[in-house]
Amino acid sequence: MKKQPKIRVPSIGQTDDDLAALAKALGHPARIGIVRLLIEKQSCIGCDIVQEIQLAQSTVSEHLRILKAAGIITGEIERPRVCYSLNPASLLPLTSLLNAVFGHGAADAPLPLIRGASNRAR
Amino acid sequence: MKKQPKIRVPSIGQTDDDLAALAKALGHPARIGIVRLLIEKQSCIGCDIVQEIQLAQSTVSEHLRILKAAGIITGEIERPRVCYSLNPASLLPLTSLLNAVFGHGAADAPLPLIRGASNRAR
DNA sequence: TTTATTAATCGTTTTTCGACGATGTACGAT
DNA sequence: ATCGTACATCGTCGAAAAACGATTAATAAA
Repeated sequence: MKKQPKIRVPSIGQTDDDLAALAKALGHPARIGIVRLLIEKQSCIGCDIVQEIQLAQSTVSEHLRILKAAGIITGEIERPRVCYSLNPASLLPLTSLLNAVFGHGAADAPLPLIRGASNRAR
Repeated sequence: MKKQPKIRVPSIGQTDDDLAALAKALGHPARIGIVRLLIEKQSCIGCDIVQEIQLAQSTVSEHLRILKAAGIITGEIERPRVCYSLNPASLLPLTSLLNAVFGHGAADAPLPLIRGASNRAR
């Protein structure tokens, strides 16, 4: 009834929907916990996640699914189990937005300037 | 029934709950849109937000409330209307997490290293 | 004082989430 | 072939989120 095409879409990717989806995927303590876990144990992790996050296996599986769907993590199958790892690149859009908030770069520049990474050479 | 105190709380602030709450507040297209709007029009904005975001006034008001509750924006009353602005500091925890994902700093260091801001002096 | 403007709040309805147990699947081991 | 392990998927249920219209509050302007 009130659905417009997508107003305010920035230069490259990063629609509001994209950004929101990304943030939403991080919008749960359990999922933040999983991300933290994957930061610590650099390498991937299997079912230990279920151990760490105090929730039922099916619930954790669901959270992993959500993170995977958002592209934040990847799951490599190593049969009987699955090895999860972070996919940092997926979070660049969010980083962009935050940079913009802090006054650096533009609100829609997909710049990877996290630190000492001068995009746009020179 | 399955409620532990808060496992995995990092050094300073930033519990998983805190981070999640922050991300959650950003987890909606309309709210991302509002943040973008506030980035562009540096200065604060009044009811124009309702104009930009194509949603009912009451709905937008609710989104503003959520962002305010998360500390992401502030609303200064300028009677008949209200002037909203971003509160960048509130997003530092998220920035921290992202930095950690990208391999910089620790997962729990509330460091403001967005760019050329060497925390921990060289 | 009346009217217009701008927001917040309330009540309702619909949709989406989160969590769980149970069940299913796909191996590797025995 | 049977069993055990590691996950994914399904169905359910209660809780929370999203969206609206209507109402109310608080002024500024007329």
